[in-house]
Amino acid sequence: MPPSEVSGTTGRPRDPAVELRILTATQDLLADHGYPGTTIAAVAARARCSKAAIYRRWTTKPELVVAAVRAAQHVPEPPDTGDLREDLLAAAMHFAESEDRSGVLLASVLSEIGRDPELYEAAHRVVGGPPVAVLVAVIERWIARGVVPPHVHVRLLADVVPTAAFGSVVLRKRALDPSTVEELVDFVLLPALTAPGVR
Amino acid sequence: MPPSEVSGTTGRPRDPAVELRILTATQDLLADHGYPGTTIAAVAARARCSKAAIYRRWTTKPELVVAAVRAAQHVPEPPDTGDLREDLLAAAMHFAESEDRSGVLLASVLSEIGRDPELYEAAHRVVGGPPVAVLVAVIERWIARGVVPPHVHVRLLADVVPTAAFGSVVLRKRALDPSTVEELVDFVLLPALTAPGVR
DNA sequence: CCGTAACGGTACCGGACGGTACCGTTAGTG
DNA sequence: CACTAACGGTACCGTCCGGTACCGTTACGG
Repeated sequence: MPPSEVSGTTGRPRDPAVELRILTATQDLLADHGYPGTTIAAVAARARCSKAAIYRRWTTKPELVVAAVRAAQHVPEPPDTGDLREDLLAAAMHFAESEDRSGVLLASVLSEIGRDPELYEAAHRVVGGPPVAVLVAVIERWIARGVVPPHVHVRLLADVVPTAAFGSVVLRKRALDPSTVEELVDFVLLPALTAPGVR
Repeated sequence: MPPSEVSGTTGRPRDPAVELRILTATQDLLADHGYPGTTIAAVAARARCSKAAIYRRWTTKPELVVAAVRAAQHVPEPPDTGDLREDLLAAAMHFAESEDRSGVLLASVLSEIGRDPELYEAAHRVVGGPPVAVLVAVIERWIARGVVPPHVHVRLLADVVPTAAFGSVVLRKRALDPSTVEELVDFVLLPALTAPGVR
C-alpha cells in the first residue's frame, strides 16, 4: 500500500520526490543497519525531510518498512534457456548479490520484524514468494520434460539457495557470493536433481 | 566464562541454585521470545530472583546470554555406525528439535545479537562450530573410505542442514522437523554425495 | 488573493529497558 | 558474636525511540 492516499482536494500537494527519498533511505538503512537500526529519525535525516513528512504518509514504522521492501522488488521472469543448468543458475542468481537489493532487504526485515505475524506474513508473501516460485517452476518444467525424475523433492531443493542466501545475510551481514550460488547449483542442486532414486 | 568468580573469602556464599535458575530462565526466554524479548527484568522474574542477583554474576546482558547459550550445549560425538546414511542422520539430527535446545538458542541469539562482532564471534565459535564440524568429519571419513568421491564440496554440503535449521528457527519460529532433516539427508545430501562428477 | 494542506524543524510525551544504588534480611566464617 | 557478602525487593537514572503536536513557511487550487 503506497502512502495513504487520503488527502484533501486542495492545499499544497505532496512532493513525490520526498516519498521516493524516504523509501530509498529506508532501504539503505535496512540493508546497512537492520530493522532496529532503522530509526524513523535516521530515515528522516537521510531522506532530508522531517519525521512529520514520514508519518503523513505511513501510520507506523512497520508499514513504512513493508512499503520500502516492496518498492525494492521486481518480479523475475522464469528463465527458459533450453539448458537445465542455465535455467537453475538464472533463477538462483536472483539471490546473489546484485543491484537488486530485494533479497538482502527481505532477509534483514524478516529476521527482525519480530512477533507481528500479520506484517511478517505480508512481507513474506509479497517479497519472499515469487523468487522461490521461479525456482519451483524451473524444476517442474524439467520434470515435465522428463529430464529430471519425478521423485525429487521439489520444494526442498528449491529452498536450498534462498535459505543459504538468508543465512548469509543474517549471519555474515553480506549477500551470497555469485560463485557460491554457482557451486550450490553444481554441487547440490544438479546432483540431487539428476541422481537416480536413492534409498 | 561462568559467573565472575571474584568474591571475598568471607560473607554469605552465593547460592548455586540461583545461578542455575538464572541460566535456565535465560534459555527459556531466548527460545520463546528471542534476544530483544529477553529482558533482564523478565529473566529475574522467571528465575525468582532480583536483578541485582544477576548483575552480581554477569556484568552485562550479552555476557549473560552467551553464558546461557554455552550452558545449553553439549558437544556431540561424531557417529560411526558403519553406514553412511545412518552417520549423516545422526549428525544432522542434532539440528532438529529435541531436548537439546542449543541449536534453537544459537539461532535466536545469532540473528539478533546485533552488531557486536566480538560477542557474535564468541557465540558462533563456541556453539556453532562443533556440530558442523561433526558433519564435516562424517563426510570426510566416508571420503577416506572411498565411498564418497573426493570431488564433493564438503563444506557446502555440511552447511545445508545447519543453514536450513537456522532459517526455520528464525523465519518460522520453530525448530526443524526431524522428518524434514531426514528428507534433507535422503533427497539432498545423499544424492549429492553419491552422484558421479557433474559438470 | 484567500484557504488549505504539505513542507522542514523541533520540542515533547510516554513507555521500555539496561544498569545502579540502597534497603533490611540472612547465611555463612573466624 | 561480630563481620562480611549474597539475598529479594525496589526505587531510580539515563537513554533510546516511536509517535504526536505545533511552529512559521511555502506551494497549489478556486
